[in-house]
Amino acid sequence: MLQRKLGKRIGDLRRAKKLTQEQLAEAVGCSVEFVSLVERGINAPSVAGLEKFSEVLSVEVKDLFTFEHNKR
Amino acid sequence: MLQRKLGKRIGDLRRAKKLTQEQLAEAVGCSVEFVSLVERGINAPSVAGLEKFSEVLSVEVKDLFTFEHNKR
DNA sequence: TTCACCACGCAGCTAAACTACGGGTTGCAT
DNA sequence: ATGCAACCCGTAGTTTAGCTGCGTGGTGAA
Repeated sequence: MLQRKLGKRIGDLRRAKKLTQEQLAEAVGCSVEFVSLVERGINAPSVAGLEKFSEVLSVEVKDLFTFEHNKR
Repeated sequence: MLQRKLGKRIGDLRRAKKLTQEQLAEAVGCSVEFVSLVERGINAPSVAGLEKFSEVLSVEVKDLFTFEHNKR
């Protein structure tokens, strides 16, 4: 549930930055497959990973857990 | 670095709630030793764990990553 | 002193973070 | 219509680190 939202959030931030999953993966230092798993909410990055993602996406870690309420 | 801040934050929230490490551990469903490791910044909880900690401490997950700037 | 609370090292288990390969779908160009 | 880029998704595998248990020892308060 939380993972799902987190993944969606990361995907949104990535698209906002006009990055492809492959580019994000390279910048973060992980595999493309893992980025896919994370964005789909199947896996969640470790705390160390969250830090890297936040850096690449130019946001604070807490912003990765900040969701807009009930869009749509 | 991030782990350290996270641990300090969790410790602060726990003390603010007048809880002992043992009580927090039981409420969260983990060992006392792990709570100690987390608060000292040696380990970080998984995302699922972060969720449990936040529930017990009555804050949002993002608040676990919200730090006050340069106290002291 | 005693007792509650916590730091800390060490050793171990296991879940999940993370990778690699391969096929399949969508969409958008040309 | 096809060619390609970007992504989904399953399967299977490796390795990290999340998490536990035990034991010791230190500190401060009653």
